[in-house]
Amino acid sequence: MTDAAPTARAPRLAAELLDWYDRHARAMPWRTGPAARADGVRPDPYRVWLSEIMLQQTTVAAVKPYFEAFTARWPTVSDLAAAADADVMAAWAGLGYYARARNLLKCARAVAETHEGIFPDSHDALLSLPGVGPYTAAAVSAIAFDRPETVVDGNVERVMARLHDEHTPLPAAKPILTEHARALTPPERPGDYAQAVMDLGATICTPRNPACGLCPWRTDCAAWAAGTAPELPKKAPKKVKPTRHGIAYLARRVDGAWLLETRPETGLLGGMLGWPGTDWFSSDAALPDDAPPIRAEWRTLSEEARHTFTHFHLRLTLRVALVPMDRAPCRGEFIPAPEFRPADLPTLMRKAFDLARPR
DNA sequence: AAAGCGTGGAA
DNA sequence: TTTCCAAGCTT
Repeated sequence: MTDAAPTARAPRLAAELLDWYDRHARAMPWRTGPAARADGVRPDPYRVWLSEIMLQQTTVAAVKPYFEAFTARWPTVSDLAAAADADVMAAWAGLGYYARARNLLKCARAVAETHEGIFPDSHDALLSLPGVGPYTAAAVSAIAFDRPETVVDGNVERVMARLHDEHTPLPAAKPILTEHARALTPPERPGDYAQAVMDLGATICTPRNPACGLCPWRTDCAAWAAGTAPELPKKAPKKVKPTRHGIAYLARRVDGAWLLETRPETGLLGGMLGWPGTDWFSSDAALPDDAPPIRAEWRTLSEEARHTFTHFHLRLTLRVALVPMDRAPCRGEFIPAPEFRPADLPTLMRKAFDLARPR
């Protein structure tokens, strides 16, 4: 009977969590309300997919305004597929992980062209789309189509590690935690269940100071019994971030136009607008050679732009110049003042602009 | 398979 | 100020 007991409790745990979810589900722009759900109304797969892409490694609070803006401007996947690349990248500016925006467009165009604008409902078909990995494929299949797929995001990893008091550090523990999650996924209301586990992790079973007293799974939780919940999941130690240095050139033409360039498709801030500049080098090296994009009288600002990326800190020296009308740049192109919106820039480049703009 | 890839809020 | 972290995917 060593196997029967833990297996038999799965339906009860799922039912208890769904009951909790029915009472505590948070309203979100991409969710269908309880009343509509009771009538069998499924959420729009396009909105589910869009929200899931935006939510990758990104907080709900950060996503909300972007989700509203995207769905207002591009109400269907076919609308998005027809959008200009630069418009989508500009609309994504500030949200981060810009490969998501590039893949978002690729995916929208794939759905529009090869699926006639209809999102596939199977995990495997979804998985083949650009920017859709195991988590997102399961999430869209479960939430939009109510298929019994198991979602495993950071929340679920944490909840499962605690429920089973699993001390193996991530990412090695991932297969174990995935299997635990799969064993709990119910055949009924899998879409609600998927969102319920993630909501539990986001609001009760939080990384720090978990609210175990409010948890519907408390009496079944091995980490609660052992007192180890706050220290789980274990994670591999992080590496220290090095600091890099570089130079950015902010040229303003006398008519107010700014000299910008679109960065290469791949790599950091790929496909985004940015100020021309040098590569960024590790701090022990001297500042790179001066390489201005246009002949002008360049002045170095006293303040650097500081920014931290996922794996390094950056200190960017800013050089500014006011250039006459009849002079051609060797890099980038001038964007007329009426067309230039600082909000279209990724955050690093916007920080640089805020320091360099005339005041 | 390990590393690359953003950002802002919380502690 | 620094660290940690949030509904991961790609190469």
